[in-house]
Amino acid sequence: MNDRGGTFDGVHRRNLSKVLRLVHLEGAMSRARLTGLTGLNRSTVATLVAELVELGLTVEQPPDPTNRVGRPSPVVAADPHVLALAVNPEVDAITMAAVGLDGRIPIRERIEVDRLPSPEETADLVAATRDRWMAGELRRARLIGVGLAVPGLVRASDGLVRWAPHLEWTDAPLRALVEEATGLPAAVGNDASFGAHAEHLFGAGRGVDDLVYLNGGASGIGGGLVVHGRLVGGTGGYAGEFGQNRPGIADPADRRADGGVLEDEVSRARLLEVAGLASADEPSLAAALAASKAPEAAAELARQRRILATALGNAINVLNPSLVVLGGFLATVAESDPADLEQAVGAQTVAAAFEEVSIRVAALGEDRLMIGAAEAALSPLLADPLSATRD
Amino acid sequence: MNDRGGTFDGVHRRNLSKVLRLVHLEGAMSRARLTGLTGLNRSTVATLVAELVELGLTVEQPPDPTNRVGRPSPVVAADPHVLALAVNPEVDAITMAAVGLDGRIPIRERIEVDRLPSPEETADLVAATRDRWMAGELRRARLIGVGLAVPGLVRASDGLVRWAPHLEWTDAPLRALVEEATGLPAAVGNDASFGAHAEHLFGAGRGVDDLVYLNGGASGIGGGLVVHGRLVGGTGGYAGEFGQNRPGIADPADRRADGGVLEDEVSRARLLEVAGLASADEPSLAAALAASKAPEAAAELARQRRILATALGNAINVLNPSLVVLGGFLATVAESDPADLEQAVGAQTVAAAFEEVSIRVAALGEDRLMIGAAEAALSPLLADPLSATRD
DNA sequence: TCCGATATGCGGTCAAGCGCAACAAATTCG
DNA sequence: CGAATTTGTTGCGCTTGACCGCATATCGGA
Repeated sequence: MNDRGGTFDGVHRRNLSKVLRLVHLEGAMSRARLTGLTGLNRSTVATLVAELVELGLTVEQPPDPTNRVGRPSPVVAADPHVLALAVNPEVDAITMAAVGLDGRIPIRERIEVDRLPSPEETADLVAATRDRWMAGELRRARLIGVGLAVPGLVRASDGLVRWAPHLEWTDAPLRALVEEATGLPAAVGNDASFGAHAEHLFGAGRGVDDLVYLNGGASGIGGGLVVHGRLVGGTGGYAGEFGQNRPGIADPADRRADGGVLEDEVSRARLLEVAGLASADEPSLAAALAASKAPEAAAELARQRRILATALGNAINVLNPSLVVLGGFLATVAESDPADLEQAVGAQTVAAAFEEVSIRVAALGEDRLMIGAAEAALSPLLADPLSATRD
Repeated sequence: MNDRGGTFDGVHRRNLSKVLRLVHLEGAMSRARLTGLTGLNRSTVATLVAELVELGLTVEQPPDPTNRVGRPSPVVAADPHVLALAVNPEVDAITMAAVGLDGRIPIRERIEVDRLPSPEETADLVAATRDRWMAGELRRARLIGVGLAVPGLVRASDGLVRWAPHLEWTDAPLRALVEEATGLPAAVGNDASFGAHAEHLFGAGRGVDDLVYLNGGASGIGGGLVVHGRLVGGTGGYAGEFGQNRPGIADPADRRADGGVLEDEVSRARLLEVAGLASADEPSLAAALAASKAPEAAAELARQRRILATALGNAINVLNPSLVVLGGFLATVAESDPADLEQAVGAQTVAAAFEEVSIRVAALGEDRLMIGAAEAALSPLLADPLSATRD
């Protein structure tokens, strides 16, 4: 209840946040447009923008030469020198990027590792890379924080990685380790949740307030939800574990794993197998499956579509989203026959809910996790720009 | 974006709302406690309370003789004369009640009908009952609106009942009909969603921000979700249709309906059958099942527990709630062996999510729907008390 | 029974934020 | 080149809540 929303100070902070969020999410825009979107007075917006410039969070640029009547309005943009680090530790490599408040990614690096990285090594690597970048490409940068997208269960309250099976981490205090090593505030979260957030803000789910996101990776199926325009964390932050669900399987012949969960039945490994590949990136797998003449390939895709349809149907009945976004190999499964998938989903959902939902493929590519992780790191700044008093 | 939160007027309105909501939800409390809970200044709270009294929404009472040091603080309470009508049309009867802003229910009536009521008849009956009550028991009352809990799919945007199978209503413009007949603003919603809201605000889910509610009725299973402390509606308002989900059924022998949905497998009718009853209210059914020596009764309960456990597991994995509330005959199923149900849920959920969830039985009785419907009718007033300018 | 401690209410003063209105500036159109 | 249009800028007034000092009410202990 103590959200300070009632105080005057609160009003000002909220308005600053509103303006900064707009230029962050919608990109550079004129001051006039800001007045329109915020509903605030021209003079108020002028004050707010001036304060944000003073804080070093936005920059004002000369007006765009739009051929319209009237005095041109200066363009307000997020300061590209304000950056967050994004990190995604995986089995074979640690991917890092710097993501600007303007949404651009000036630098990005995939650091291969020859054995599973430990949480401590990860933290040290982040710090080392930060130092290297700050001495070089990011000389003029101002780092706000670090966001880490981890393939596993992360406790939201303290950034403890409860369990990351593929990295073989258990109860790793990643947030504390990274904050210790870098001196920057860190945000740790589940990779799929961050992906969902990124798709919601910048991808296929832009402007959609209720969506379900499912991502198929090499190691399983993760996901995230957006309800009322907000990413759902749940009590602990573990929400979105669609892969561990048990959807109904109408035809017993479709079952592959006894008592198995969704990610045992709908799996990338099975697709690789019928495609006759040992490993492949997503486009090659999709191409191989499309080119395959073998009947097993089509049959396996159809089987996975059927089971996926039930899982999606369950989610749609309960959440009544306006959009379902599929990423990773689930996009491949969906695109193998979109009409069939849609028909199967429709047959298993309440008609009214099905009318309003559309199923789409994720729009952001590899950058999804980087953007989502950076967003988590930037979120305190966006919520309260005054917290970024410059030193 | 135009929530007027940035303006001063907005602050005042929000603060009024905050205070009114507190006395509505938490009951009467001292002005001193209000200052503490809102975080506002004493003088501010004094102004706000005075304004609410002026608006006729709250009353100030002499201080409670609490045996505490210091000057006693006047007690602020919701005005019991401010009321909302709650209506629940069902196959055999239409139940109506008047629910006060103070949470009390001064009057309640079950009006039996000998054939299915039409939407028009329902609206007329509401108007007639309102008139009768206003001439009698509710002479001094001030009615704010009508809330209707309908057993079916309701489009939130315009209160259109898309489909209420048991009432045999299709695309009934109930909100418009009731507003026309009564001249009062009406709120229409799904009965289970309203039940979920009521349990969240006043029942087993008090103070819990993330919960899942499932209710088992004679005609099926409905539910509702609360995420981030808010009832989830989804895009159209159809969220919560757990009964139409297809949970995995590990043992094919457990399946009763081919390609059936949850409410075909877990159903009150099957319980009545094994209990050897034609019809019964909930306590009698529970008693009959507990007393039954027949092995089929225990077996059927166990079977329904297994399937329910999978459905709950799916919801818990996805939403990571801190509480699952079971109502209606699902409470009977759960209480037939709580430990068994819990164990089965635990076996099908992500460990971290299971740690944080507890499964409880609904706390509110018959009043659940009335309270939930009234809450929906009162919600515009609670959100903006100034909208209730007295005439 | 009285007095100090504690807790709260009340009124006045002050600073801050925002809306408003008037004016100034920049651009397009005829 | 002037009218029309749109927007930035400036100063003013209103509203609001924080802060301060004082009054008031109750309790506990001397």
